[in-house]
Amino acid sequence: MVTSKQLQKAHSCAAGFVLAINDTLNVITGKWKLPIIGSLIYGKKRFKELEREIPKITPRMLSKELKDLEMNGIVKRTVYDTTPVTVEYEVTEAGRSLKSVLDKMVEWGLAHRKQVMGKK
Amino acid sequence: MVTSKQLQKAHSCAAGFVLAINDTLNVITGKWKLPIIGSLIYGKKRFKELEREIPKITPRMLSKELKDLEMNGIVKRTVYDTTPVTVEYEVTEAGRSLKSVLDKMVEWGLAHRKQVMGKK
DNA sequence: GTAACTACTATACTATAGTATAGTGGTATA
DNA sequence: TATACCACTATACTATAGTATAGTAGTTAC
Repeated sequence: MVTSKQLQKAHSCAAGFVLAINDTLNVITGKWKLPIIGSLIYGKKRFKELEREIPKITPRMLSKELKDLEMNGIVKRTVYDTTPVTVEYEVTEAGRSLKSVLDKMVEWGLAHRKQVMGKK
Repeated sequence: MVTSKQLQKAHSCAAGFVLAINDTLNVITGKWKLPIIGSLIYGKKRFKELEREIPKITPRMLSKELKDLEMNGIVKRTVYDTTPVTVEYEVTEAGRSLKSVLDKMVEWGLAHRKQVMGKK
């Protein structure tokens, strides 16, 4: 038998899970987050290199998404005092730790793609 | 040394990963998807029960998100030929298989919440 | 007959996400 | 001096996601 206290506990627990999941989702949702992470996984890159490597991205979106990723500790931005300035982006340890999450998502996505109807 | 062929392979591979990850993301993104799944995990529910259980959701959004989830094979809708009709929603096996993905996301979210700045 | 319940749908709106296009300030090269 | 590269920013727009509010068709209870 399920008591109302148990249900309450289950619900507040589920709510906490939802918060934690949303923290994770906020980090990787955004049309260009995964392509950027994917591109930086192979090594440090400069702004223009990313712009050239990621087809169709605009500098505005690249800048915005990099800022989000930096704010969330996924990417580190380093400015070198050269002339002209060089700016390099690289994934952090926290960024690399996303791999286990992404791996699970790849796994599930591949296994269930047939059933999944993309939002056309 | 990294050849251009290897890079090409790595890139097309990464692109495939991005597609698979997006398939997974499409299933769980949407403001009310997780609360709905979370609510149904504890057992079948009727439309009105979900509406009462999920604070602030409107029938329009509940209906839309349930349709998305049904389309993606996460939730099953059953109509019982009673008078008046009874409609029940439940998570499918595919829905339950999301658990391993969600668990990883909870884990990462909890571990990195400090660094993550919610989009205020 | 009227009030209330179920399972929604319709219409109109606001807010957020993403795009298109142009421009800035500094530097280097021809 | 004129052109081009780097690392962006500004402005204005479109598209998608989500909200607010009301209403529908069928049924049951008073």
